[in-house]
Amino acid sequence: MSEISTRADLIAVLVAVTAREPRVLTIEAGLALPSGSLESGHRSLQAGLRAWVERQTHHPLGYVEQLYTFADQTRGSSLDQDRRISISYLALTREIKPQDEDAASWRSWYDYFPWEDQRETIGNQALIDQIMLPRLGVWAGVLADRQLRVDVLFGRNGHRWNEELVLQRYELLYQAGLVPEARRDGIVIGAGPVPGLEMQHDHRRILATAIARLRAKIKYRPVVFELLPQDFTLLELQQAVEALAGQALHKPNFRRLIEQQELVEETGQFATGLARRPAKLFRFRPSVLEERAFAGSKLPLVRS
Amino acid sequence: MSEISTRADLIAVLVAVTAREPRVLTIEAGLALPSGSLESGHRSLQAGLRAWVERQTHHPLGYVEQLYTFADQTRGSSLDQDRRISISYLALTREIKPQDEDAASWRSWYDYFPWEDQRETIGNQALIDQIMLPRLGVWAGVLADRQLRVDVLFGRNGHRWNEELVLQRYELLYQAGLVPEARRDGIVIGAGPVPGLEMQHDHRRILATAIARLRAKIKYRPVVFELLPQDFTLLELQQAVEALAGQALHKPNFRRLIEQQELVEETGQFATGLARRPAKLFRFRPSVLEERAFAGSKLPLVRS
DNA sequence: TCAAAAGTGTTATCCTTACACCCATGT
DNA sequence: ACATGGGTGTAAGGATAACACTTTTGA
Repeated sequence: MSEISTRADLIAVLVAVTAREPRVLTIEAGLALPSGSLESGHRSLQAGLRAWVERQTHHPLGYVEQLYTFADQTRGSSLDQDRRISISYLALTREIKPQDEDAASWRSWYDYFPWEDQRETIGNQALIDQIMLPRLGVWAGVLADRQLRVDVLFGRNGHRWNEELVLQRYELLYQAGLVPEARRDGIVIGAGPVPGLEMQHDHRRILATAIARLRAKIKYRPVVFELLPQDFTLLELQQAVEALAGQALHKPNFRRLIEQQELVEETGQFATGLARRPAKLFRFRPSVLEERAFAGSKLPLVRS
Repeated sequence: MSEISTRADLIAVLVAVTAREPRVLTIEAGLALPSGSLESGHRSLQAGLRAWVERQTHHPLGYVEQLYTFADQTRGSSLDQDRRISISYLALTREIKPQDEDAASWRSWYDYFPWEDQRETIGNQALIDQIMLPRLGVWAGVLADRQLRVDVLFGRNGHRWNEELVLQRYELLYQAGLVPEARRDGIVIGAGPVPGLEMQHDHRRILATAIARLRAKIKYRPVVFELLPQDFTLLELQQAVEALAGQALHKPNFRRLIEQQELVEETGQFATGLARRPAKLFRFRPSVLEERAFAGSKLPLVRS
């Protein structure tokens, strides 16, 4: 990375799905997200990010989306001169490249947010019920607003778990002093950190933002397909969505949902070689991107 | 605005609704969006924007949301040293302040995008059918993909109008050379510009982004209330949504939708003094922000 | 009395959710 | 035979969309 005049960092959250796990590219032994200075010579930020990631990973990027831009005072030194602007991106890639550079590695994002994996209904309920909720209870004390916030965010006492609230849950833990990042920033520490890997700077917050954005997006835009091989079975598709959403889905209804939306078409091939009935292979129907607009009405329009 | 070291511009799309019109704050006689350099001394970008707008308008901001960050080469001079970073924001304010500074003025956003107002089913169909579609037809020629794009974006030939595609429609017109901005950037000009006010730089594109974001947002977040007085009638609420969405809504169904979502509560007061039956006054129920999470499931979860 | 908006009722339709069940393959 | 996943049918419930209609006020 050559030094450039515009002091702006690009931070990439590069996501892939393999073996039913959502993975994110990290550097520094998993402690940081890949980032670099914006180089001159690119038409746009997006082009700069694309070139940079593709040079690093030797893999073409699929979907790229801007996440958020930070210029917080806390992010650099205290000198105004050193205020840096950080522009974060979410990018999806189809397959994981064998890591030729030992500097970078793919990690399950649930290493950083174990409580966000709600797929196995037994394992993580214990983490939440036995470790997190008691400590959050200490933080909440008798304050009703804090208790309500915990209930809403963790789906307790009549509230349903909402998988999109990744950032809000992380921020709650941060404010409660239950993540190591809070100590660095001078927050009063609570009952001891909760499981989940720490990251440098606010990279874990950026990752939380990316997960939340992606979990929301898969519901109304066909972006999952950027993470799958060209041909896939419906179960593979379902498991990719489950990996991202962190929730188990109802198989028959999931299949009907997919076919009703006409997002995929049969290839005519079958997935064989497995100890079970061969499954039809499907492929994404890219023409839906042109035909349809992908935005729910939700408003009671007049006439038709 | 004092000059600062980090060369970053803030660009604000400040929105209000008065007299059934969605309005946006402009400077330079409507030719530009308000913008200024990010000052040092603010904790975050958001705080900087808030302080800056509130100093300019003497009015507290309600909802603020980051839109997009640009650092395109075309935005500054051609020298790399001069690349500027522009961070755009969408902000909502409750009421329009009488414009004490003649530098700034509130304009209907439909002055810039007349085709986006689909409320009166007669008036603007003429604009689209008789002016825009013929010129777009010239641009499309016999190319099926261009024709399909026009049909999808303008709701013709079996496609329904989708009010969220504001940016895509503007970009189509830009590519077709039907907006004056295209000429500045060296696009081949089509059959002559389409109605709608021009803006400096890419401000009209930023405005389109803001409108699209807001039109999407009102469907799943209770942000309309930031634009209304504290007490309002259901018709005023409906007309505010109609102003933003640019579409007429079905009154009985709209009312049921609102009451079913429990977003509002009766004040016990009535709106009198009008030549009609007095309407109940309602107020927003802010507690729903804590109680509910506002994210549709849409995924066929297993169990419950 | 009339215009304009405030409201209420009702129905057909679609989508979502849940449950039950059979099919095909390799080991 | 059986475990595993592939795949289909159906019915209840709820949300949505469309239609028709009554009520209440000020001018």
